[in-house]
Amino acid sequence: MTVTIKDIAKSAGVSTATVSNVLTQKKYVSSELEQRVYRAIEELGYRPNLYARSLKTNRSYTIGVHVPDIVNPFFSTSVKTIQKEANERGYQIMLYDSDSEAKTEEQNVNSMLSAHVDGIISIAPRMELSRLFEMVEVPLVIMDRPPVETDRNVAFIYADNYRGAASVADYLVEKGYERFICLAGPVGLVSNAQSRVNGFMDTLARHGVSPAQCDIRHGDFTFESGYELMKQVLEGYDPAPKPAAAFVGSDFMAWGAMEALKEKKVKIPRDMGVIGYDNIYYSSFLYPPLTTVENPSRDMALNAIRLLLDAVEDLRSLAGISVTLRSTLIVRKSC
Amino acid sequence: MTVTIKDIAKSAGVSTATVSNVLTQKKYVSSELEQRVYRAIEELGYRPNLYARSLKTNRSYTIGVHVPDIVNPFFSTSVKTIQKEANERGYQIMLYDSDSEAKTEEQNVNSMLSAHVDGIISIAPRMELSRLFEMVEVPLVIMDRPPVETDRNVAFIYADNYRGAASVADYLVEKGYERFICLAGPVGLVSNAQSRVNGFMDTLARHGVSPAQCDIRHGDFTFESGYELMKQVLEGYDPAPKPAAAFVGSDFMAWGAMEALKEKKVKIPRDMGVIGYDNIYYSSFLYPPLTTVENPSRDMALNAIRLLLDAVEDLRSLAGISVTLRSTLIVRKSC
DNA sequence: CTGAAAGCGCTAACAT
DNA sequence: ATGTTAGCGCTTTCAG
Repeated sequence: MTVTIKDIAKSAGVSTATVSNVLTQKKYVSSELEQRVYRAIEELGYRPNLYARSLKTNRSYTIGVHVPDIVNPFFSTSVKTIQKEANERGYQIMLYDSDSEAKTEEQNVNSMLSAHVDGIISIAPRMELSRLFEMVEVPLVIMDRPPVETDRNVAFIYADNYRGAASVADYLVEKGYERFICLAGPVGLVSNAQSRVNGFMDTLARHGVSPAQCDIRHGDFTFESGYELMKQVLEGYDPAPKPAAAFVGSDFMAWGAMEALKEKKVKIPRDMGVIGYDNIYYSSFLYPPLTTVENPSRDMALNAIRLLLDAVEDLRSLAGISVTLRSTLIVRKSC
Repeated sequence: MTVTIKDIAKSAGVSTATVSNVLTQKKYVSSELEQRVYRAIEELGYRPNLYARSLKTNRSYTIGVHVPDIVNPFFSTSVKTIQKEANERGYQIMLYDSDSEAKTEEQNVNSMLSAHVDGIISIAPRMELSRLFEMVEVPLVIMDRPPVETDRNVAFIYADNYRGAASVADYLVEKGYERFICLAGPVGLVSNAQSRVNGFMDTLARHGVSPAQCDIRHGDFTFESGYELMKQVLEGYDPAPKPAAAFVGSDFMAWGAMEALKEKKVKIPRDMGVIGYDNIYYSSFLYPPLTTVENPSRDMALNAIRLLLDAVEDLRSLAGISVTLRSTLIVRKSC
């Protein structure tokens, strides 16, 4: 049947403690015995039972990762980064996809806790943070959501959406645009969407642009909503005398908006400029290649997992940590 | 500290066995005691320790899922489907991304085994199957790779790439095309790519098309390779007197090819028809919307996880099971 | 129907 | 430096 540490001990002619010691490398073992143990492990095809170890040490070497939607490249890229780094440091990841449902998210947190994960990374959580803090006692990193005050063992990794959007406004004004369209994301739910709108509008205002010069509409970050919103905008649109610039809440939405534009033969950027947000993998493939703002998923994810593992390994506390990364404009052809 | 079954027992005034019995629902317990146990659980905020349970029962209620690249929407869609169904049946998933490296894949399998997963789904494995079978003793489902003979507890879920590609050839001939281009995937590595080429070429031949009428080139399934290959093709291309049709190995490649076409002002489908393969989420958003072949990731994934969990729960053996799903043509605007 | 107790495989005092 | 052993939290015979 399954081969245990006892079998190894017997086969190598040592005690189980010695076997354990060579396995965990925490105590010195003579290389003589070490050799014998390794040979026995090899011969019998021994593989340590992580459950037994976890039961004893109260450490599982697995971390729970939550995403709203793994199909979204922003999230899958993050997960990939996390998974890779975790593996390198000897951890495994348990993946949970909430389908953007706060209720599912809460269930998932419960599952993670039952599984005794050593730590949790929650990406773009929808659920109430206070509730989340209440539930989770292990180290927790929240990614892609604005930091809030708390004395819990929680860190925030965030990209500065406000400034990212502000840089778009700066760029547009500098380029001489005088008419603006803002296709926003779901501002109630996801405050990133709100930050983007705010950064954009505030900065426009600072440049002396009146709110009347900006047509602002709300969608939900999807391709379809970008498409629909732009179709509405186009009903009364005339590129003369000067074209408008559209700042769109996400690259997916921008993509949809571009399709609506193409359908109506409105040339990009000649008749209307388009700028997205996120810089997902596909943005450079669009036609024309999309000018957008980088949402640094890889950087955020790397920060998140490193901080978390450091916390898990008691190298640091997460309390009060809040990393804000810059979100920078990437100029391509669409504006 | 952490609250255990003992605490519950004490608080409810019963034995630990009784608590366990109400938890596992395997033995009858009077509803009187049941109530008391549940109340105690509620009060003390008890959460069963899955490691202790696993150690005892040799069941972990987690399954390992391997993908070559979680960022690829074909794989992330599969993972999402698997995760959802698994959760509903009380299982969690451990995600492993090999970055398309056979070596990493093997390491991952080892990790899964150490973690004592109850079963494994390997999507599009690159590693040698015989080696994989040798390593894995738990139920195993291999998805998106052609079945091989084996008496192991292994099932295959596969989409009929050959017939999918054949239906493309049928469609093209029927539409009156007489010149063909085939931008293939990496045929050595991934035999799906080979099946697609074979299905296409064989069927063309059956329709009396000579190999000389088809310009066949090899890439690697990426956007970039589609772009490059099409650029090469275009060097000597003249749509007159009749346009050619390009069958491209994957939607990503087709996307790249379309960009090359647009750059050279070759109108799709007027000057050249384009057909992809996979029907990833984005294909309908391309311009023009891409005619392609559905690679049924959701169906495959659902089949995979259901079969696997049935096997894990000893409801069936996987040996000899091989499900082949149809891969059907989806006609949009590009051809 | 319920409780006592053994033991899953491992680690970490503690003893030698 | 190595061995002995208790016990992590749970399930599951086996008695009662």
